[in-house]
Amino acid sequence: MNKDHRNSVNASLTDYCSIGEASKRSGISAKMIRYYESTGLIKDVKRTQSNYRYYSEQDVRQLQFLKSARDLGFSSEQMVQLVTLWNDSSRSNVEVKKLALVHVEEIDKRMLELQSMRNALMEMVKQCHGDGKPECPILDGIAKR
Amino acid sequence: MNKDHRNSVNASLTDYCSIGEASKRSGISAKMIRYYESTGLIKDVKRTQSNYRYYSEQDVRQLQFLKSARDLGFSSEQMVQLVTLWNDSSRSNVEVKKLALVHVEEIDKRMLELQSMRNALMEMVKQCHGDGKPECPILDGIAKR
DNA sequence: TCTTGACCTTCCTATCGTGGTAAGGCTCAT
DNA sequence: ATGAGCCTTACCACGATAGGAAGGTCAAGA
Repeated sequence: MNKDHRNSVNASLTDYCSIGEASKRSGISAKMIRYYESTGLIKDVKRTQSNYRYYSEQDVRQLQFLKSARDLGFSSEQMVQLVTLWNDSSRSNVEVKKLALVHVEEIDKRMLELQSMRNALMEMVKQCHGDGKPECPILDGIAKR
Repeated sequence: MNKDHRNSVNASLTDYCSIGEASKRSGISAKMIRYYESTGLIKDVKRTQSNYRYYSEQDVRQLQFLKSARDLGFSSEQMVQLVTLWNDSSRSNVEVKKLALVHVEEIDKRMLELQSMRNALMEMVKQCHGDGKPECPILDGIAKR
């Protein structure tokens, strides 16, 4: 496996890899890795002589961390804070917990919004016969606000 | 009330109003009304001699309908279909119901995503003592994917 | 009649996260 | 040496919304 050794920046530096390989290993597209770099979410990474970015094992772990945080719905701003805490060995888990709970509250808020949309929609759907006639409690329901 | 009679386009045409008044009555910002027009979601509206847009009662009702659809989470594309059905007196309520149910499914999908994020987060939060130490099952949980 | 202020117009910019594409450079295997 | 497949930067796009600048219009009040 890993036949495509072009992805290793240098055969003697097997713990460094190109952006393509870092992308595969982290699940973040190369595009997004560059974007994260441009916005400061991740630091500018080292470059080869030919200006190629290359990533250490730790860099890749950080990308994996970010992927996972993104999958959990954290915003870029929150990811900055999370990764800062992650890299700070003298952090307090109180901070982390607070961050997580703030995010849970955001999720709850979004779920409530969705739930109320769903309830309103289903209420109207229930009243709609769906018998092919033009009469439609759904359209009426939307129209009457 | 409605002291600002400048919002009526013409004193003798009280059933027509400017974009500002249409905005107030529909709850859609003037900005968005122009945007909807530019994207074709609503038709180009009539203009006064001085190039001001003016809206009939029916136009305003359509804006209210769109506001309501937007609040229910429909996308612009879905709103096009909804408003087309609304304006079609020979529509079939089957179409409308289908549209509504597709949207409900989208909502369900988003809720499931949020729910799974929430579950994962709360699982980690539960394990975090939050005692001020650096040890943190939340960060560990994110890191280990 | 003139001024004033609140409206209106168009056009441009930004957001957020992501994808695409083009033009060009680098590296490696054949 | 050639070509495949990476890499680079620099653009444009999306969807829905907001902000601002520069300039035109309108009605009220002095």
